[in-house]
Amino acid sequence: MAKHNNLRRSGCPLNASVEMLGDRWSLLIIRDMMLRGWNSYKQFLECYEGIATNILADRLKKLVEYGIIEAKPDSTDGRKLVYSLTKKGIDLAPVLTEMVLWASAHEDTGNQALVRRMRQDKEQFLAEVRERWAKSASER
Amino acid sequence: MAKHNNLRRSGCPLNASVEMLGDRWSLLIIRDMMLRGWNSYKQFLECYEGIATNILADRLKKLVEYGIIEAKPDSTDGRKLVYSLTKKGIDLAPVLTEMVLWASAHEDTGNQALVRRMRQDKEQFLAEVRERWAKSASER
DNA sequence: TGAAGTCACTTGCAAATTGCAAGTTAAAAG
DNA sequence: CTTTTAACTTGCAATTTGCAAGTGACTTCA
Repeated sequence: MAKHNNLRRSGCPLNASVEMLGDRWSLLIIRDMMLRGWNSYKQFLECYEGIATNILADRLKKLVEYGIIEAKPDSTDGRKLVYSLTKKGIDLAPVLTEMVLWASAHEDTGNQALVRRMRQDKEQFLAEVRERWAKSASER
Repeated sequence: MAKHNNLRRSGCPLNASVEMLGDRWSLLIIRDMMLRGWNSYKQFLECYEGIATNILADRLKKLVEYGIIEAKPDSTDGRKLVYSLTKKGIDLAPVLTEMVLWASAHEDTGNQALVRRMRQDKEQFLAEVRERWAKSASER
């Protein structure tokens, strides 16, 4: 249980989420880790929306501070850092899922294959995401 | 189905959500409407987190543009505007719920009464929110 | 082994956004 | 009428963002 409460605008849990995730990039980084399996700075820089390198560095730092992701040096390449979602990070799967379902229901968006899977069986989809994460976590 | 696609960074539905809601205030305004039944500029200004008046005006304008809320003149007081959630707006209930549950599971937050209700029976909670909205919509 | 990448960042700076305080305008209340 | 109130708008300083151009510690390849 992180206690950044003293710095927070209020104790409301929604406000806590908004203060950690309420910007234009954090959730997209988490998406790329959760759904595409990306795990390096270089990969994140290639995200379709085009994040700037200084913003990426800042968001990664903050996500680590919040305990949502963690960074470990690559065992075979000394230059590389391998980023991964923590339990707290993978627990964002339902949030991302609801955001995707909401937007796809009300806006004209792409990636209908993903949306169809989520809509058809939300719990099944979440189980798969968690399973994949547990598997990759055991490899670390 | 709104089509702001031409202006969007990508067609990803998560990105669409982030572009509409990814800031430090929009979801808090929606929370105050959805859970506290607030509906006027003056009430929103009183939100515990302390939104600035110009930011509030800007966010309300954008939320109207996105079709998430709408504004109607008050029938008995010509100064007043009554804001309300549209269908698209009330459909954010699952998103807010998951964000509240995530933060309360991983951070030290308040409003445990709300959290307990959400945790105990999520679908029941959502049904109540929708019911209340449908009722207030029929009064308009 | 030494030159040429690569990876994960920093730095500098202009532009946009935010936050605070102080108006403004139209309508309602006293 | 005069004063309040509701919903904004304006001005301005401070913070944040976005782009371009480094930097320094590895790794790769001739």
